[in-house]
Amino acid sequence: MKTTITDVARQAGVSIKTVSRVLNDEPNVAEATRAKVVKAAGELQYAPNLAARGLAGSRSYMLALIYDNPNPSYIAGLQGGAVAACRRKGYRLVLEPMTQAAAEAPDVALTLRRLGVDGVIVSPPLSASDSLLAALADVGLPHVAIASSPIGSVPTVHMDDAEAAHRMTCHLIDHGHGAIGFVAGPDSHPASSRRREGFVRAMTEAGLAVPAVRMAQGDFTFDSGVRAGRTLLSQGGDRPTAIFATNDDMAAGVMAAATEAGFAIPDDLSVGGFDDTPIARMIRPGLTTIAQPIRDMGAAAAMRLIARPVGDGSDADAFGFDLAVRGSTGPAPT
Amino acid sequence: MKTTITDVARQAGVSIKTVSRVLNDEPNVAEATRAKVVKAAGELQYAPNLAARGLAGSRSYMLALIYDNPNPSYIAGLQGGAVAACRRKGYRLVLEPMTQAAAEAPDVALTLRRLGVDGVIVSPPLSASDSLLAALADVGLPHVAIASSPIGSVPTVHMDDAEAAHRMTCHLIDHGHGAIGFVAGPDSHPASSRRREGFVRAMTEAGLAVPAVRMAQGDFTFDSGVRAGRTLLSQGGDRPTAIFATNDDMAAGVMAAATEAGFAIPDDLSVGGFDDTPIARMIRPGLTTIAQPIRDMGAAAAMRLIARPVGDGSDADAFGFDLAVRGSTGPAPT
DNA sequence: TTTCGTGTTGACAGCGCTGTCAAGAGCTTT
DNA sequence: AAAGCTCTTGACAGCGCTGTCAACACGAAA
Repeated sequence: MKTTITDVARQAGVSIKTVSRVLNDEPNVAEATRAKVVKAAGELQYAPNLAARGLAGSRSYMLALIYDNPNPSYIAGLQGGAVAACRRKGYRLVLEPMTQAAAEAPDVALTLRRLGVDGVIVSPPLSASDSLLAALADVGLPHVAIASSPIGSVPTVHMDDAEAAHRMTCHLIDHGHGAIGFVAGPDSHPASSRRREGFVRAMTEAGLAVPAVRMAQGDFTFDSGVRAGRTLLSQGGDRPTAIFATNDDMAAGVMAAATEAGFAIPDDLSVGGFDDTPIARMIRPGLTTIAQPIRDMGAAAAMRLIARPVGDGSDADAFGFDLAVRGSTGPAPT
Repeated sequence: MKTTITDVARQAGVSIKTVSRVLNDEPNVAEATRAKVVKAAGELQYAPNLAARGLAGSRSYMLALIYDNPNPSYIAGLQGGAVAACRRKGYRLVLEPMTQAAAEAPDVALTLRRLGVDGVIVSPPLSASDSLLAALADVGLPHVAIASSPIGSVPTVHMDDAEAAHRMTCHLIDHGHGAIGFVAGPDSHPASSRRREGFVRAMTEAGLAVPAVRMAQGDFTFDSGVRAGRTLLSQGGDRPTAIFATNDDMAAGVMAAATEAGFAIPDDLSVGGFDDTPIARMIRPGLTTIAQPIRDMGAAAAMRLIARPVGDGSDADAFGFDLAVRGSTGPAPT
């Protein structure tokens, strides 16, 4: 038999409403009364029924995380941060993986409403889907997007991908590299273009050329990195001395391709990645990459939803990043 | 304004109870009536309030996944399968990461009850915690464990780690290896000993020795694999010609250590892993490893909880595995 | 003294659904 | 024709909690 609020009220000798007040940290409860209730609740091992609470209070104490990210360590980080934040506030996190197609289908709104959550966290690349965001706004579901730049009118938690790419590129340039290859991610991913922007800006600022022949297209997979690496390195004397692949999997692919072609890293070729996923530490040499505070971003997103700020519908939390320098980058060969 | 069951009932011209019956696929509803209700619900974009449903029906339509696994791709697989199964049945999956310490704390039971879920999926290594399982049974929370062998009295979804390790070892032996090194996982992980058992059995069956000097201890991290690899390979002429590391991260570490020491893989040394995580395809050569049907196991676990089987409290779902042969294993050097 | 404000408490009405039970309709069986 | 089925439907009472509102005690202000 589950203990209910009524049991606690009886045990403490007060009304159920008073118990409710104590449990919800409402003001105007005498200290002595509060203590009695806390004691009774403890003795009875009372756990409030969340369904009842949700029904009565019209809040479900649930947040959903919508994602479609093939990168497990990225979503794991997001989840970890979000769950931690939720837990601190008595919320729960429910998972809602979703393909791009599903996110743009006309019935997403219904599907999401059916979840019955208080808010949803939309992670990239889905956070770039205007139709998803519109659907969310349509059904009045509070939401926050995690993205690579602030999104108009939608609360956003973001990290500046362009700035990070700029930093990585400067790191390479500072080491004397001039012929730098670039492996882009898929266009469907908004972060891809942001990273390209940062790269191009840094190159331009340094007065370096960005010939099309040094720009390769990848799709964030290891295999696409291998292909891009082979292409980029098969240019004879004019080959790049450094390659910036815009995620770690592709960078690992580039490194594999380079090794296969007989180039030593970092002596003959420097390689930069992006994301600082576990693989960056598991390949030799270690991969120089951009570390994002993913956990913190997940936590921040959850907090935004839980706190329900008043009046500000479009502000954004900006997060920084770190350049994790490992062995894959070094001075340009002379 | 959210539409309620009352709105649908009015629109369809029936009672709310009839709407409820249709929504829950209860028997004894005239086909014509059912159609009317379905039509009305569709027109109104009706989504049942889960809190109310939970309160009235004493089911929350939520399952929790308890985990403490540092391996993102493992839990991602589990989650993916579980979520998919949940979704098919109108359930939601809530995340409950938990440290080993938290899982053994005296108040887990309360914490879990507080979640208000209908059942919980316990993944390894937490599924080895008797106190957690006992606490779950204590508060009457239905649960299923995902483990490396059936657990007495607890419904279990498992894959035979010993058998898988046996298979990997045989693969190595079949390639002519006799001096095979072994890198164990942490003892806290039940899969560790199962994998060791399988290894030892295969060696014994083949009449091969298992000297202590070829058994190394790791902790499932890349770094521990590097250390184990160095130790195992620093034995001069008596070094192993193959090393079976019991997870992919450690195997990658062993490969890094081997390369660093000047051994070519697989010509000088064969390396086997376990889990078939993404990294197995991202290192060169590709890692021969054991592929577990993690997604399917996650789905099976969820289904067990949703179906609420009658009368059988201790049966188990057994899953098979695959030996994914890649380039890291080859004939023993002559 | 009376009036007023402030802090504290409880009674009570739902929140939106499902479970129980009974009633009515349309059969078949005696 | 009466009795007994089965199928279909609806009335109604909660599930356990929170929100609203009223009641009361007490001290401060008039």
